[in-house]
Amino acid sequence: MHLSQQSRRRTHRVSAPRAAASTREKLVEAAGHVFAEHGYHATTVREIVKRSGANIAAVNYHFGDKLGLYTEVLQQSVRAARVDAINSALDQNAPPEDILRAVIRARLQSVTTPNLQDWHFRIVMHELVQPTPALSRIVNEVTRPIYERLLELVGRIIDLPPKNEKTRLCVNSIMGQILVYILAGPLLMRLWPELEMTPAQVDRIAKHIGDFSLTYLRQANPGDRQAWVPSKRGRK
Amino acid sequence: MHLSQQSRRRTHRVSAPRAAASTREKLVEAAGHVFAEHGYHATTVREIVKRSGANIAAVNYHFGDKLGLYTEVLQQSVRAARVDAINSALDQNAPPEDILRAVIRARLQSVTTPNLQDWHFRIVMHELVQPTPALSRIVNEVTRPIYERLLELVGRIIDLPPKNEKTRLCVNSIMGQILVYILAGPLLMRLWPELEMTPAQVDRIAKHIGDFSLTYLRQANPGDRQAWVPSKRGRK
DNA sequence: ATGAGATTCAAACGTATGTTTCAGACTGTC
DNA sequence: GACAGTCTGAAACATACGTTTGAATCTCAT
Repeated sequence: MHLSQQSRRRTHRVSAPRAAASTREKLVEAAGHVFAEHGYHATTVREIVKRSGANIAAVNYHFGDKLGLYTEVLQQSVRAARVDAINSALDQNAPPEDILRAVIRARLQSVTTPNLQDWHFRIVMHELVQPTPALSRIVNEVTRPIYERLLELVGRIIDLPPKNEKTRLCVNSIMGQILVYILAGPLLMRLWPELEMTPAQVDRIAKHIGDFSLTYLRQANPGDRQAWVPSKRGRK
Repeated sequence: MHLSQQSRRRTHRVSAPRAAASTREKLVEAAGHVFAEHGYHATTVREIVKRSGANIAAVNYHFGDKLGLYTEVLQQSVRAARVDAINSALDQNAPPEDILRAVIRARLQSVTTPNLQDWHFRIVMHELVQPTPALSRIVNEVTRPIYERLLELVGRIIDLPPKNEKTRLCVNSIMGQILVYILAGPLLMRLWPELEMTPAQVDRIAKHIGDFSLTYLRQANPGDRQAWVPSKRGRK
């Protein structure tokens, strides 16, 4: 019973990697959307298979059970997440401030690409609210590196060590400004109905967050200039 | 069937407001915790009644159905939320900047009172991720007023109309910085394990968010000082 | 004390869900 | 063309869930 299931799954996991748009892939694709929309518990495998056009038994055949499919979605999710875009932004050789702006934009843009993989974040959202054993490990592997690179980047701007409390608070402030558009999306849409996340609008938001944050970061650099209260004071 | 249920519910809703720790109250109390932990869908009424020590039929008797109980929890939740603290902060007669700092602190402090009603926010979190028809209305009633007062407050600081896009972006930036500690709590704790939300730490965070935000807001006032674009052009 | 309504209780009901079964279709190999 | 292995299909299964039922118990004014 369990053994046959296991053997089945393992056998089929390895095989059939060549078929175009195989049932397995269609399942993961459909499951991603459904899980992102309803979360793990509220999602039914019947809705997934209906959306993917597969048979009800396909889930258990290919992934063992519902949790197996969810785990697979999660892995592909973090693997295909916008991490590459963010990392490439972090990798580019440019002034720290420009890198920060690029990271902000890359992260924000991930909200407005519903065709690609916007549901990755919604899944992570669900996990934030109600952690599942499967994810904690994976998220840590993908989120922490970015977070620590951000610490270092911001630390370079304000001339403080990455693990300094002030550095962390600044990174949190930046992350918060971005995450509010991702996490609190449903809320924001009610508070600000006119807001439409068009690419142009996203760019404006990204620019605002950059301005908002860099204004503080620049004057927070203790070694650069001592201006604090006299924000009016023109340098140049 | 449905009618008897309705009449039952209505009858009992009005009565029995005096008994000490009535079944009804115990149900709401227990349901609050369970809903906060697992969300609406993943919560079973059997777990609620088990926790409250009531019978399985008590939920349907007192609240009609599971959604009725959830709605009741939600109403009590928003009613007892920190709205009063935030509103009193908004009401006080003080310079706009001081009011803003007080609002930030009040909102943040609501995270660190786990003994009181910490599960209110967790329920709202679940609703953010997966909106339920019952809540949208209630949240709108309690969140929108605060949001619009914030718009006006920030608008006064930067000397712009409340509904101006820039004003809204600034309010979003401030909200985001606060919400990240509430919404992304589980995530933050992994990224920054040393962080402990003691009252003193919360005060420091609130001060940081205030500094971070006001630094931008002050120089963003178009009528006050004109430094805006030049920050990019000729620094250093 | 009594009776009517309010409340609780154990048990059961109907349904939706995750899962399994097994027959059959497909695919590549000898 | 027959065969083994891989995959799909419709149906059924077992269970957990929200809900309902009807009798038992409690409350309290008369």
